[in-house]
This record gives sequence, C-alpha cells and structure tokens, in this order.
Amino acid sequence: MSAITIKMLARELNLAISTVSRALMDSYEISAETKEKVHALARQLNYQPNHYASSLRRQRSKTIAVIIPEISNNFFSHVINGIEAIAQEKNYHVLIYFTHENQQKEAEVIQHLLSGRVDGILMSMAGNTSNIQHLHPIREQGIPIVFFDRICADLDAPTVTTDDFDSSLLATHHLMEVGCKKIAYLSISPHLSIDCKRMQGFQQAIATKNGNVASLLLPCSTDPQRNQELITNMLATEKPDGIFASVEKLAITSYHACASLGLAIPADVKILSFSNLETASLLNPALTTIIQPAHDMGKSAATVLFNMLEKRKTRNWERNTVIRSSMIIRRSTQIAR
Amino acid sequence: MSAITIKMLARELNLAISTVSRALMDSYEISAETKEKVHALARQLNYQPNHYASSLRRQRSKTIAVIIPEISNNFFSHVINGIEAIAQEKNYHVLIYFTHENQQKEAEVIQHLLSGRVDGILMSMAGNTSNIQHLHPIREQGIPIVFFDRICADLDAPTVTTDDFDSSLLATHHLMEVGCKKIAYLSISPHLSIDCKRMQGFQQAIATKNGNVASLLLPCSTDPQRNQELITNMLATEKPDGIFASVEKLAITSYHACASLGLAIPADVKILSFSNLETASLLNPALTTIIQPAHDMGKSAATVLFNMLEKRKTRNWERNTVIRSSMIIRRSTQIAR
DNA sequence: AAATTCTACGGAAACGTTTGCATAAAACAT
DNA sequence: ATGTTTTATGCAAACGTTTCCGTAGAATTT
Repeated sequence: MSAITIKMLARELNLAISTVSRALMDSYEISAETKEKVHALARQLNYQPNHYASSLRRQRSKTIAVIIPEISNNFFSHVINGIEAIAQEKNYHVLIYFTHENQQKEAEVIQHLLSGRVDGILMSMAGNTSNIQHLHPIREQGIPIVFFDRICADLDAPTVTTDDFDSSLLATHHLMEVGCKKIAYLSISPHLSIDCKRMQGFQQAIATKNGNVASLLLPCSTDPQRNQELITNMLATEKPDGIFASVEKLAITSYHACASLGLAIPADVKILSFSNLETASLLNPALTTIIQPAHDMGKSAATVLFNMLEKRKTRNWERNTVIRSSMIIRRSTQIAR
Repeated sequence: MSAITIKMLARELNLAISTVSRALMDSYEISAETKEKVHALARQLNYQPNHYASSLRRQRSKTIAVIIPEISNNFFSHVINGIEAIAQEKNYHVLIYFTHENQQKEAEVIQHLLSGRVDGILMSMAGNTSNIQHLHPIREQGIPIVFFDRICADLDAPTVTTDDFDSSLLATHHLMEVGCKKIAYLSISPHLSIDCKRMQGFQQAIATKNGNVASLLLPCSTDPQRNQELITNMLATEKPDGIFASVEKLAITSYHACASLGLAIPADVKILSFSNLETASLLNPALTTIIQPAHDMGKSAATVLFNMLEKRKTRNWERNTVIRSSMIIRRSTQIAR
C-alpha cells in the first residue's frame, strides 16, 4: 500500500528515527548488528527513501537538467545518450526540457530551475535566443552550468564544443577541390555560436581563393516548409554548384529541393553537411558529412558538470573542451565523370 | 546568492508565513491588497517556490517519468516530443530513463520510482525483459502507469499502441503482391509485444497463400555488428527475395548487408520496415515504410496518464488506445523491370 | 577508585512548504 | 448594548529526511 518510511522502520525495531537513518547510510557510529537488523527489515519491506524529503534536507537533489532545443535531431539524441550514461554512473537523475528554439520557453525553464530544483544544468541554446538576460540569475545563484555545442559566449561558464571553424574550413576546401565555383552556405540562425563559427570557417576558406570562388549566404528558418521554398528558389535563381549545409536537416531539405528541380547530385550540385545521420551512407547519393562526436560531447559535458558539483576545481582544460569532428567524404561531393 | 523563501517574504512584509503562502496561491481568504503586496515583493525578489518542500508537503511532485529502451531511435525521440508537449501544457516535469534494453536496469529504475518520486509513469518495455516481477510493486503502490508501444500484456494498465498486426498483414500482402516468394521476417526480440504482433500479422498473411509463399524467421540481437553477420549470412544461404524488418535499424542493417553481398534492392531482394526514418524517401533505393504515429502516441499516452492523475475515471476508450500506422510504398518494394 | 574517553544510541531541530485550527477585529443582527 | 457571523490573519503541525547535540553505559586511562 502506501510507501513505507524511516519512522515505520524505527517503530517496528524499537529504535530512534535517527538511528535508523544512520544505519541506512552506514554511519560509523552504529553497531554492526543494529545495521544488520535495519537493513534486513528495510529490504524485507522494500523501503525506498523519499527523494523529496531527502533533497529538502540536504540541499541537493542528485538531479540535473538538460535543456535542449529539440529532440527530433540526431545530434541531440546522441548527446542525451552520452549525458545519461554518465548520470547513471553517478546515480544522478535527468530532467529534460525542450525549448523548441524559443527564447521565451528557454527563459521559463530557467526561471523554474532557479528554485534549487536541480544541482546543475547542461544546456544548448535555442536558435532564436538573441539576448541572455534570462541567463544571468543562473550565475547569480551560483548554479553550476555547462554549455555544449550551442554555447553562450557572453556567459562565463565551461563549454564543450566541436571544432566548428576548422571543420568548416576543411569541408569548404574539399568542396573547392572537387571543383565548386559557387558555393552556398545554408545558415540556421545567426544568433547561434555554431552557425557563426561554421560560417567563419566557410568564409575564410572562400577568401583564400581571392575571388575565384563565389559564395552565397542563405539564412534559413526553423520551418521546413519555408526552407524548402527558400532553397529551391535559391537553387533555381542563383544556380550554385555547391551547398554547405550548416545542419543536418538543411541537407535533407536540399536533397528534396534538388529532386523537385531535377538537379543531379553531385553532377549539378555537390552537397555536404554537418550531420549525425546514421543513414548518410545509404542516401541517394551517399552524403558527405562532418560527423560531430555527439555522444562524446554529451559524456564530456556531463563529466565537467559533475566535477563542478563535486567541487573539484575545474581544471583549465575543462573550461573549454573541444572534441574534433571528422569528415567522411561520400558520393554527394564526388567529381562527376 | 542563496534562493529566497516564503519565510523571507513574510519577515520583510511583517506577515505570517501562512499568509504569504496563501497569498501566493491566490487563496480567497486573503485580502486583495495583501495579495498585491506579496506578489509585488515576490516578483521583485524573483521568488521561486522550492519544489522539493512543496512536493514533500502535498504528496505529489508534478513530475512524471518516461522509461524507454533508448533514445537513438527515431520512434522514441518522436514519442518523447509528444509526451513533452502535453507535459509542458500541464506544467509537469519529465524525468527520463533509459533501460538500454536491459531488464536489470529497468528493475532498478522502477525500484527507485517507488519512493513517490513521480506522480506517474510512461513506459515502453525493454527488449530482454522476460519476466515482470519488478513491475508488480508499481500496481501495489498504486502509481499510475501507461504503457506505450512495447506494452506489458500481463499487467492491468492502459496502453497506447499502433495497429501492429493489421499493418504487418497489409505489408506482408504487399510484399507478396510485388512477387516475393520467400520472405524473411527479422525479429528483434520474442519478448516484445510489438514483435509478437508483427510476426503474427506476417505469418497470417503468409498462411493465406497456403504454401505458395515460403517464410523465414531470423531472430536478431541488440548488437548491430552481430546482426550484420546474421543477416548477411541469411541472405547468402537462404536467398530470400523479400525482407520484412520489424524495426528500423534492422532495415538499415539489411541495406548494408545487401550492399556487401552485391544484392540489388528491389531487383534481388525487396525490403520494407516499420520505421520513422525521415530520410526513408532519400535512401538508395527509397525505403517502403510503415510509419508509426510516434508523436501522436506520445501525446496520447501522456493524455491518458494525466487523466488518471486528475482522477477522471479512465474512460473505456482510454484503456487501450490504438492509433493506426500508415504504409508508404517506395522503390525498395517495386516490381523490378 | 576516580577521571576520562569511546561507543552506540536517542531527542529534537531543521529543510521550505501547505493547511487545519484558532482568533482578533470588523460587520451585522437582535 | 449584546450576541453572532464574517473577514483576514496568525500559530503550529505536518510531510520524511538528515544532522547537531546530548548522554547513558562501557571501556580505558590516571
């Protein structure tokens, strides 16, 4: 029936509540035989400590929050997996919140977490978050927070990212090597750290060809429908011969756009993308991808957070962790024969 | 700084704690002007109620748990999305747990949740869960639970599923219509409700051809590496001309296996699968899929749970909700010309 | 033998809420 | 003027833990 408590164990065993509590947490001041009796009864009655009482008393909850834009995104689901692996190991629990790329929602979630609900926060910023007023209370209350992937540069907090700039540089060079003369960069949101870094890498690569390779910048939205129109239109009017998709879903939309226009990949347009698609190699044509170490980023971010929680001074290498992505070249950027 | 409490508000305003508490929850017995003063100060100091104290006092936490096998699976990430949509609406919080298809882990999670940590549970069973001893305490303690997709038939609880049997029947008939004479069913786990239902639909369809169509049953594992070997071997020795993959990842593995053997899809082998892959239509060849209404299943399961929490008697139609899947025929099951 | 230290336990306060009950002051009825 | 209801507030107990402090009795030291 109703859950059983320490008080009930105490009454049953003719012991004080405090004694039972201490026995359960294996305190040194309780005799071996008392401990044994308490544990035996606890097991028998299937006693489970009340997490809320416990969290209230000690001022920590053994719970962390993960705040992400969305989950229907391979990158984030792999990150969560990594986070959960570490959390499980540490016996922590994970509350999950989606902002749906919405600053308002992001602010609400954070507002709620200010109450001491969680011991720490792992976060990746929403796409349309343009100012960070809502983040300041976090630092004021001293709640440990680690940003991953979409970081907040203006807030002093540890970050875990991938080498967006270098990977983009490399990828853009690759596009140029296979003959692209006019490359479009599909941007997801100018407010996002990752988008900026990737675009910078892209532009720097373009710049090395001083004028011999043209570049194009297409700002996309969060609405797939609208993106499809934007990309189709861009392909039809500007006729780029290369597309650099900053995120996975823009690559997919580009594939659809090409199909609708009858453009052949890679003959007419070459495409590559940051992506964690498991089916990249099975696409028609197989998609050249920059694979982010999503799982490792999750594990790493969680590890940094737990170090903060355990008050180990964050070592320098933990302030800004960078884990490298790797590019896998496939048919979507092959030189057409 | 440290979080601010009702007690501090009370002292500041020279009111009793109880008055402040009641003012904050808009109790009718507090005068309008007092309420106004309290709210003003609360806003000014950015007061956030302590969730743990509140949960301890009233005996509910406004939190639900979602227990799923894994997240790197399109189906489950869409379900989570649906669940979160409803939870957000109801101002509930979501704790997420992964069992990694492991009964042991599943038992541990449930064991912990018995403490009143959550008001309700949404669950999809782990692949290797063969007995359900660990589920009984849930019912004994009367914690509301709703199963979705991978249900537990032996436990009296509401379920939300898709029409696995009918969809499989339909899909298998489709395979036979396009000329398959020897069809392999790739099973993920015989302990799983969905696998059983799907296999039954498959077998029933085969049976209608009394002997004219051969069937094959390949039990797969949770290890992709091993599955690749199993499927490759099966393709090489048994030479089926059709594959019915019970879950998405087995279809992907089948594609790889065909590639490694140089088998053409759909000319040599036709393939279809239950799947929520967004890239199904972009695969080479495009994959015929039975698309589960994942998002709706999540929303529906959450809705049923909240109805239970709000003590509305579960109406009959809510005991076992079935939401239909839809098959989309693509090139992987086309008649080869 | 007296004084001190250990050992093992009990009592009670605290964590921050919510809520049943009590009660002054005000309003109304007799 | 006295009695009754209403209104707005305060007091204190609870929720189930953890932990500070106190203390019998046993063990040890002086």
